Amino acid sequence: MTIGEVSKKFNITPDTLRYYEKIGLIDTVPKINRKRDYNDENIDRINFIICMKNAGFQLEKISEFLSLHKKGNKTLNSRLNMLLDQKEKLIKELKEKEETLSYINYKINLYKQNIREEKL
Amino acid sequence: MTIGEVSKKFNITPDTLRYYEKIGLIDTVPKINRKRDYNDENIDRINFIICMKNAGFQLEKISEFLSLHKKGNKTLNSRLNMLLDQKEKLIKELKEKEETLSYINYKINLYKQNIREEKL
DNA sequence: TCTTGACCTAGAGTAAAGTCTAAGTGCTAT
DNA sequence: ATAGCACTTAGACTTTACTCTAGGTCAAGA
Repeated sequence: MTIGEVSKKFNITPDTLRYYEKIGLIDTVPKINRKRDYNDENIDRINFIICMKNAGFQLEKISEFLSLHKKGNKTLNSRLNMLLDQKEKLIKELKEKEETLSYINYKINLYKQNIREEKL
Repeated sequence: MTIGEVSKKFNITPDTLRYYEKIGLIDTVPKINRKRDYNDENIDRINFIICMKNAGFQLEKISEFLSLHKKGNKTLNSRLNMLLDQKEKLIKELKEKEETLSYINYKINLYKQNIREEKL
């Protein structure tokens, strides 16, 4: 897959893909005619990165996670702990977002009321 | 209230408080002996800023909102629209976070299983 | 053949939101 | 009266995650 195709598939810019490679988040992508030709392993990796990012992981944490992964099964526990940590954070964020949603809803109702009264 | 007290109350650094004032997000805070002495209005504002930030508003959007507020009732509708926009975004984010939480949970289970099998 | 379009590199620049530094002021407790 | 602590300023620096620039390569279609 060319960088353009990957870029479309995941909806991220080619610049970002090259950047991920530069910082070592994606392994060096094989090239054909000096142009990147992403293989399945590369694609899986990108998919994983995007999921982790959505989960709120910073790129450096993802990097750390992948380094542990490379070290094999002896790092299973550390990796599990990273995931459990992040899960806690996610749950906390979810709660906060929910609270904020009620706050916004409350505000919206106040505004609607004010606007109604303005019109009287 | 001194900057130190406000800082503790909201769990943000004095630097951040001064920064918000510098960029005009908080009105100039009155001073006693050249030191900031936050009044109720200041405190309310800070509270509002933090809520909006949690809702995912960028500081510039909050600034925009506050400017509209200063222009009075004729901006009620614009402000309501900003809130409605942000509500949509929040709901979208909530959904995404929920999806990611299930992904993380799935990963966690895989890891737990692997670790169990390692031990056999 | 020439141009167009996608790709390449190294490295500089950007945006958002702080965070830190250096140098100074001024109450308070010993 | 002197040390220590909280505060002050202007302005430089930091972090994260890109994003852009300039200058170059290469295959394919008109």
